[in-house]
Amino acid sequence: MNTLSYGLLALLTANPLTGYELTQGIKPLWRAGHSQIYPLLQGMESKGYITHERIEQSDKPDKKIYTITREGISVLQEWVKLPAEPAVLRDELHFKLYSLWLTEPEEAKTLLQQRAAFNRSELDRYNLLIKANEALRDERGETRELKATTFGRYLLLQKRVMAMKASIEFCEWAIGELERGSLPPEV
Amino acid sequence: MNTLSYGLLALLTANPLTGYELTQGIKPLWRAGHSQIYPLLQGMESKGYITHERIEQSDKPDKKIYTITREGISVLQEWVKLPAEPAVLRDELHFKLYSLWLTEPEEAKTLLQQRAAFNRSELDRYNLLIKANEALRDERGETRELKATTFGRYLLLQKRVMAMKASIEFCEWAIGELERGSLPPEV
DNA sequence: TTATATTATGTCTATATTTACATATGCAAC
DNA sequence: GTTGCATATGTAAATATAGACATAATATAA
Repeated sequence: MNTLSYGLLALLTANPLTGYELTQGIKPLWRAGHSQIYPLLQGMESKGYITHERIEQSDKPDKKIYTITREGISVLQEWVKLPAEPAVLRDELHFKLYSLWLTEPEEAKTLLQQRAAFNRSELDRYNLLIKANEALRDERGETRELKATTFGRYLLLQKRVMAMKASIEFCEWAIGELERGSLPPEV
Repeated sequence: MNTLSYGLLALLTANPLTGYELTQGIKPLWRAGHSQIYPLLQGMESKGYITHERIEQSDKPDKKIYTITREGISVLQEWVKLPAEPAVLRDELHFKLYSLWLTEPEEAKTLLQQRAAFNRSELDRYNLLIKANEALRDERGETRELKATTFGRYLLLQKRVMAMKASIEFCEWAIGELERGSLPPEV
C-alpha cells in the first residue's frame, strides 16, 4: 500500500467509481496515469479493501465499478491519522531560474509568462471544480457524510487555489523585477 | 540527461563543487539523494559536460571537485531556453484532507498544525539562504556573472518563500474553518 | 568509552513513475 | 472515409527515486 493506493481509497469513500473515473478524478490531488492505477486496484481487491462489479455496455467498452469495503475504510482511517509526510515539489523552473544569467532577459520573461498562463488555466479549472462541489452540496447535501465529503473537497481545492494564486503572483513579481532592471542593463 | 542532470549543471555554473556539496546545495531546488547524484556526475563526465579534480585530504575523506566545461554550459543554455514543464507536486495532505470526514476534527487540526509548523521552519531556512545570498552579492558581487547568479538565486528563493507563506496561510485558514464549525457540531 | 554527527564517495535493490504498446466501440469533424 | 477524440481496461519496458548497504576519518557529546 503506497500513498497513491490510499488516495484511491480516499476517492472511493465518497462514492463507487471506475478505474477510468479514478484516473480523471485524482488529477487535482496527485499526478498519476492509468497504467499506475489499474494494477493498484487489482492489488487492493486481492487484499479485500475494494470489490468490483462489472457493468456491460453495448455502446461503450464494459467497465468495472469499484466499491470500498469496510476493511478498506478502516485501513484508510488508520492511515489518515498518521502525520502527513512533507510535500514533494519538483519544478524545472527552479533550475531555469537559477541559470537565469545564461539566458537573455527576454527568454527568462517568456519562461515566466508561460508558467503564469498555465497557472491561470489551472486556477480556472479549480474554480470550476469548487462550483461543482458547491452545487453537489446544495443539491443533495442532506446527509452528514455528503456534507463532510464536500467539506474535505472544499478544503483541498482551496489549498490548490491558494497555491496557484501565490505562484501567479510570483511570476508577475519576477517579470516586474526583470523589467525594472534589477540587473545592470547590459546583462 | 534528465532534469536533475541539468540541475546539477545549473549549480556548477556558479562555481565548482563536490558531489557532497551538490547534494546539500540542491535541496532548496529539487529533492534528490546522493545515490542519485554520484552516478549522474559520472555519466556527465563521460559525456564531457563536466570534469573533476581529486583533492586528497588527510583529516577528511578525499573529494572530487567538479567543474562545468564549455560544452556543459552550452547544453545547459539550450535546455534553459525550452519551456519549463508544469511543476509536479505530490502531497499526502491532499488525500488526508479529502478523507477528512473519516477523522475527528481534532485529528484534522493536528495534521494541519504539523504541516504549518514544518512550513514555518522551511520558511526560516529560506530566509537564512536569502540573507547568505545577499551577503555574497554585497561582499564580492563586483562581476557581472556573480551579480547575475545571485539574482537567479534571489528569484528562486523568493519563489519558495512565497509558496511557503501561501501554504502556511492555507493551514491557518483551514484550522479556522474547522474551529468555526463549518461542519455541524456532531461531526 | 561508546555513540552519534559531519564529511566524503560509492553501489545495489526495491519501488514508483512515465511512456509506449495493445485493443475496442461510437461519435463528430473534416 | 478517415482522422481524431472520449470512453474503457489492461500490459511491458524504460527510467527515476528511495532506502539500505558499504567504507572511513575526525570531532563532539552522553
